[in-house]
Amino acid sequence: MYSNLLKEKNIKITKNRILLLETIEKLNKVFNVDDIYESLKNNNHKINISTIYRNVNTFYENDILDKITEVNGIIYYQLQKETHLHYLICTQCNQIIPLKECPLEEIENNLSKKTGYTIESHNLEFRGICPKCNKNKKDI
Amino acid sequence: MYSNLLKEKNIKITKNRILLLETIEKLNKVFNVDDIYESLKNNNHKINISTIYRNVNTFYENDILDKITEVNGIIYYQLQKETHLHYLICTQCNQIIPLKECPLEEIENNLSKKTGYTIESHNLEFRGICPKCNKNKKDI
DNA sequence: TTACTTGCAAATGGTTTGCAAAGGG
DNA sequence: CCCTTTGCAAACCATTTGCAAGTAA
Repeated sequence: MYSNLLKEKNIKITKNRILLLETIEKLNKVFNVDDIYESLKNNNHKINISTIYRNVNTFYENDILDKITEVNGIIYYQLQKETHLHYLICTQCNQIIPLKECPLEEIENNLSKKTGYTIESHNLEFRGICPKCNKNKKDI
Repeated sequence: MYSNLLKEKNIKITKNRILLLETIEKLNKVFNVDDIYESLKNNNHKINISTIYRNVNTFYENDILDKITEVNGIIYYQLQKETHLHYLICTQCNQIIPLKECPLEEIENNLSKKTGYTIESHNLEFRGICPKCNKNKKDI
């Protein structure tokens, strides 16, 4: 029940917000605003795209979503999980798949000491060509 | 002499391109198109901003520049160096400082085996608040 | 000469915003 | 009821593009 989550965060409960969170859950992947928009359209729901933008921002500001990366001017998000993840991004089709490993905590601590930064987050992305795109390339 | 570099890469040598590369060298940091534009303006040079965009792309496509990251819809570049770098980005002022450590080659190899991806690059960013912005925050 | 580059102005496209109407508590 | 959210249309802004004139080789 997402209404509990919203109440917890002091965000007013609306049909749109519930529907948006359910859609994001169903997507079950790193997504952008257009992914939500298309998914809603396919299920015969109409939410204005600016409403989606506003709420994705609200969710982000309230730690419900993580901002994963920007690729070609498009911002990608994911439902915030307890598990800390990194990503592998195909430079051909922009498929984004999450990884498990994170050997960076120690490096992060040292970095904070050396630079005086308060480290808030880190972002590790690998870019390459996925097996499918590799195959397509050879076919050309 | 940047004309040699351009010749090497089969890019036509123009005054603008030389000037752009010199400006980038003088900047000596991770930069965006506007950084170049402002630096030129301060030195009483006029190059149209679309020319800068076009040439930054040309340099990028010819491995003269690396694309470092996108922050708030703005693309950041750096002169391609032999040394592989990662970055620390202030979430308040967007200052970007390069790091030295890269413990990721081994992880990258394993990843390639597991996923079938041809890994082309990786990108490790730490985000946090720099000492200066930390101070400003307290002053408010 | 001949193709590539440049400046200018307009278009593009993801994202944001102002405003009036609708909805939540 | 008051304040927030929503839909709509327009604005925003970094970046791209079409075109005519200029320039490198």
